[in-house]
Amino acid sequence: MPKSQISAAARIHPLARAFYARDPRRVARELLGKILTRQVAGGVRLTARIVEVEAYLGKNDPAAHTFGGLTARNSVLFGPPGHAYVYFIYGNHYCLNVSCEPDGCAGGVLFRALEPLSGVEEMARARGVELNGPKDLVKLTAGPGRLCEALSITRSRDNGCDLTSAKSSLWIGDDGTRARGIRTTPRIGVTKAADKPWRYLLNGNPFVSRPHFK
DNA sequence: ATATCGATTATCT
DNA sequence: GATAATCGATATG
Repeated sequence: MPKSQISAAARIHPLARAFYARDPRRVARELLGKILTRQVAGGVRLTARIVEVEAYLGKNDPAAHTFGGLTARNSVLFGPPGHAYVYFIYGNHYCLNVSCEPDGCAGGVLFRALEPLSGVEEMARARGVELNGPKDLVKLTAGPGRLCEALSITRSRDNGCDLTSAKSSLWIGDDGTRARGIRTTPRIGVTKAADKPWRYLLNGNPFVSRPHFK
């Protein structure tokens, strides 16, 4: 195989801001198969493929954190697209979103599950998980709270982070992989607008948080 | 395999 | 003072 193809497949390039300046449902669908990268101290790079996301609309979506308007917590979602919105939930967990739509509009996409690609040992340490076999890998990043813990994502560290720059410690890139078998279901854990099918996942991927949805 | 429940706190009413 | 875009443990079939 030509050398150029090898390096092309390995190279991850950041998604441009324009990618996020659209309807969150479109962004969510197209984020499947992309790569979330966490650069940690010591030059270690943690990477994981996005396999499950949910869209939250900037308008007319009662399940969205922005439904009631601008607050201190949700202000990043009202800002320019491509930035991290991190919130704390249930007294225990952080969840990661990326802001969508143009500046002033408040849509976003929640990251629900990732497939670990590199830095698995670091993720296991952050999660407090002992790795004894391939089956333990799903405990690392299958779930919005879990993936944040695996990548050490917190509100104080990462809220507002620019996810379009490879210079950021957290950013999103494309390695050329084409997502296949996209499925939609209602969103998990929401009590309002529970009928809207705005959860997107890679059908059959073992790292999805809830593969068997009723 | 599915159901239920407790933990724990930032945020908003 | 109530709620929440969750997780892990426990119970039961």
